[in-house]
Amino acid sequence: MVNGNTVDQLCLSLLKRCKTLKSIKQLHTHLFKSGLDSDTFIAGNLILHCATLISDALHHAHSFLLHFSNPDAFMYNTLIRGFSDSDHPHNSVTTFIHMRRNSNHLQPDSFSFAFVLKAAANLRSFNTGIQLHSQSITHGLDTHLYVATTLVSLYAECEQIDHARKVFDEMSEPNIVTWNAMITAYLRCSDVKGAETLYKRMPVKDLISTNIMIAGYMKAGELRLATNLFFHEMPVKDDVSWSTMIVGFAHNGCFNEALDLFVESRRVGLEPNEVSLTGILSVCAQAGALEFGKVVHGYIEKSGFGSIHTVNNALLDTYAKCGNINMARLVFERMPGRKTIVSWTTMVAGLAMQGYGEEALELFHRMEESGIKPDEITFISVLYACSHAGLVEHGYRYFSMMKDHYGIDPTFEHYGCMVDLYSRAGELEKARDFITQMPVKPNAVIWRTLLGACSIHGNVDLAEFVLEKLAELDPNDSGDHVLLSNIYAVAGKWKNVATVRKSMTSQRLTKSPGWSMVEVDKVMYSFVAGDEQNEVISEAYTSLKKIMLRLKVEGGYVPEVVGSVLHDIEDEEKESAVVTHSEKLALAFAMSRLCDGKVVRIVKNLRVCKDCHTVMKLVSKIFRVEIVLRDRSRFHSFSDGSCSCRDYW
DNA sequence: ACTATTAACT
Repeated sequence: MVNGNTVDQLCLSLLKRCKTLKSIKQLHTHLFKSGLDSDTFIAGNLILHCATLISDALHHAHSFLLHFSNPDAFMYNTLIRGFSDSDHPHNSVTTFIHMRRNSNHLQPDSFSFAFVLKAAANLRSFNTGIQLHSQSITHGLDTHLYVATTLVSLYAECEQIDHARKVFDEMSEPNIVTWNAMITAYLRCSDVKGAETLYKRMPVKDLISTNIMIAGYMKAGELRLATNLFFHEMPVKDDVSWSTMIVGFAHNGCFNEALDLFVESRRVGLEPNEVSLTGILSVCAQAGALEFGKVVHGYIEKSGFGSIHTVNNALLDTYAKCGNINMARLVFERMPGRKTIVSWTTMVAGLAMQGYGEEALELFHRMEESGIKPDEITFISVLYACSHAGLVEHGYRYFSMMKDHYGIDPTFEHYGCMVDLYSRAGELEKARDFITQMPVKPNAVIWRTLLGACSIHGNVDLAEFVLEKLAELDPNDSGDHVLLSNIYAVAGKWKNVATVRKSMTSQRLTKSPGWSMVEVDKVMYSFVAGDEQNEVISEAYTSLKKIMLRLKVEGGYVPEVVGSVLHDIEDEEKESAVVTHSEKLALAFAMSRLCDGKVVRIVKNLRVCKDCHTVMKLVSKIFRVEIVLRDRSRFHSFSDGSCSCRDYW
């Protein structure tokens, strides 16, 4: 006869062998038949296994606990912990409440509070946090090391720095993790000075503390300080230090610095891991650095990281964002194992960006057929696909399907896509009616979408109406005023143009500069309209002069000034620079550097203007060159005088 | 319990 302990050990080893929900259910059936599943030790370990080791077994653990006659604190805590980092942290809170209601003899302990507070932090619910905090005081656990540390993080997430600091100050012996949490709290609340003061006062620092400071300084745009004060001064750097710097540079638009640092990290012998690889691929995707991305792809193939989902998704996104849709399709189709919702959504969005609306929708249906439920982001991509392919009816149908069939409440992003859908198709009244009938108060982005459409379709009255709305919501956006001014210019209302410009000057509104980038020999060259002279810019201008001359002689090109005058520039002196929008400079530079047969790939931060669009078409024909331009809104592929957007953008 | 990573609307 076997004793209890041996049975426990046997069950544990059987549990360990279960890697899927199916296998754990089978084991559970056996345990149930032998009555062993009512043993709290075995039941507790079953829940632990489901909650922490098997990704989709949480709900199984949940229903098991609900039917269990006398769950102990360990079982509750384990489930609360499992839910806290899941997609539904709210279930953590309900489980905590359930524990308090149904089991009078059970008292929540420090584990219960630490885990449920983590859930409240993930929910960013200040209200829930306050209530849980007060309960922890009742139980005398509010100054417990783990509970208090999580409280600091919770208040940080809710951007309540004073609450966080109060918890921190009331602790008798905060450890290094608590200090780190408190520094993170200051940085999350954008108080770099506060973080620095605390960092200096830390009794002991470890690597992580400095990594936190690097992340915070990079996010705050303090690139110099992050580099010199922390990164260069660190006696030991780990992979997190490097990755933080690399993505930090990218966040600030310093793509070459990011790419260089990745090269440097390889040079000093650091082996990339899945996080640093997704990080550098994200840099390539943002920058449109296709050639660099291909080098990273080569490394991924060699090193075996190609079997990791996140790496593959990032690779897919890189090819899509760099305009190489065929490679994106290849990565997608050859993805090992099951494609995740991220893979499908990324591919739908990638196709949509190129204007392949129908193919994007087909893919969406393939996704549904494969049994993956679309989420709110998938629908943004689907609606985006409809709007960029002019599929108005389809768009409306998917919008309804999302609400009625999938029960997803539309967010501002979805409403924005719908407004964009009607706007691009020229149905401005429908767009306006859609906005006024929204069940929530439209935000500035929604109105701005309509304003953009007014500009394209030259609707002065509606534009004035929209600007009144925008004046209430976000009066200081210079882009809106520029747009209105453009609309007046096209309509020939020069007096109004002057009025808008004058009011912009008096309000000191300056336009965010337009820039374009182009990759030559794995280096990104960026161009800003009206930028200072240097060798690269002179080269670009010289090349551009020759190009424009041929366009005028051979293509009958006439510069289109009206409507573009205020697109990239802010003052009178620069008005002459209208023919040198940054994308033209980037194109000219690339034409002078790239060998024949190569594709010119340009990335621009704003929408391309009509004149530049015309120039690109002509250049593609006269110089027999293929140009791929990614602007703020989509891809334009120019070839033999026409564009893939069919002039619909 | 604290740090780094992938998908979308202007």
